[in-house]
Amino acid sequence: MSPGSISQPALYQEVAERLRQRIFSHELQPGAWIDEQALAEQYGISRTPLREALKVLASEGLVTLKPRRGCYVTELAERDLDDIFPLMALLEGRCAFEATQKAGPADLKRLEALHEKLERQASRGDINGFFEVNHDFHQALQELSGNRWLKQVIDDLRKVLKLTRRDSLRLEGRLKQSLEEHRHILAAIRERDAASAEALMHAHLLSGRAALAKMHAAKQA
Amino acid sequence: MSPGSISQPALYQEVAERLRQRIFSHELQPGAWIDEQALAEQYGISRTPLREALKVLASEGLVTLKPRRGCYVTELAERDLDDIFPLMALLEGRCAFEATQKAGPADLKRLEALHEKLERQASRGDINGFFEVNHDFHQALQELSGNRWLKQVIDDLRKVLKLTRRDSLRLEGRLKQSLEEHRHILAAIRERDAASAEALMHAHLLSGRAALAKMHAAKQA
DNA sequence: CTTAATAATACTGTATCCATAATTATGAAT
DNA sequence: ATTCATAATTATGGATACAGTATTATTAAG
Repeated sequence: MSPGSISQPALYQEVAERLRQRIFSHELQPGAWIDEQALAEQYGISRTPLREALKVLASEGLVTLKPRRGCYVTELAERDLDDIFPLMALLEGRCAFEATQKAGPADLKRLEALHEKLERQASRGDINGFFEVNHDFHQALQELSGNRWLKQVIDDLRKVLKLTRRDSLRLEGRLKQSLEEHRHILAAIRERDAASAEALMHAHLLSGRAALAKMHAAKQA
Repeated sequence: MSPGSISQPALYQEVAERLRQRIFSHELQPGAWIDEQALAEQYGISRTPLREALKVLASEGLVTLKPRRGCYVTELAERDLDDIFPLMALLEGRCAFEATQKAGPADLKRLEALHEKLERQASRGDINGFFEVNHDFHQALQELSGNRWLKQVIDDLRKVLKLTRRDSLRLEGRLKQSLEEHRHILAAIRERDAASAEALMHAHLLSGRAALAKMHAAKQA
């Protein structure tokens, strides 16, 4: 999975990362064709490392390789979201469970600090900031769970989810609601109630899916 | 576009599949160095598609790419197995739950048939046959679950598990025990008891881990 | 004016070649 | 004899070149 521990990353990895960012920022939109020559020229590299990077992104599910027809940014259907969110709910729920059991006093303090930050971003109405800190909080729980493979799987799925626009937080009241859910999750962890933490995290993810669905419905109308 | 003739898979995909088989069969052992030139020559191809195939295998976790130092078959530590099996237990448990709810009469019949086959392989003492049919049974449940992403994640993790030798079934009584567990799982599905199916499948996976650990302990001594 | 056939173009897939970094081998010095 | 330095070899990473196929454009026929 993560091969490069110390030595400098290979070029194809750097390219893969740059492409990921462009996909996440929707500069490269779902369904868009990826022009190998143009990108290689743009980056000042040859097609070889670029194509290797695309292979990596393909097995991450971010792009779709159609043999002899080129490479396209993956498009997620509503169906995919209906599959992925419950799966994430299951996995992140387990994370919360494990993390609650394994968190020491120092870990708890760190989580509290992260949540404080989240509160501040929310009161400031900084959507992007909130999104980032939210990510950090979930990441922290994954690390606390102590299961590297669990973390890996969640990270992979989260990358795929980033193919969709992340503006569900802009939905009226969603940010407030998300914050509230986080408060409860943290409270459960604080009280070492692993089962509750798991259930609350599970619900938190499904709640996120519901918000996204609501936006989608609104856009359709 | 004619529906019959699908575009032929690219060379790097074929190579990736051949390498997977060689890794799963342990012809390429964990920790072994992969000689690009030798393999390319052996397959009668250039290094380019071979290297692309290795990138794919690397993001599947089957090989580890050390920049400027080559490619090695991934070695799993006991720690990894301790991480992966509980995760698989969670995921396959969920699969069993969903599958139980969604299985129609025809699906049930198919599962029964698969289990029959499993019983036959067991009574015949055909370890490899048992292993294959066992795989088919789990695969059938994944498809019944109707969640493509859940199936995908399980498939990916199962590939990684295949890095370890699969001879835990050779452990005294393990085959019998595994068969017994399957009987109970199928019974729960037959009775549409999704919760039980989930719990039994969960236990089944952990039981598999225990058998592997027992073998490892025996080897150490 | 539409449609089919054919030619031109462009892009993907593969091979070959080159540069650079790493490993091994060789030799000298303590 | 052992160790360190340096040279030679080898393998990886990247660039370039080439072949084959899909797509588009063009032209001719109905």
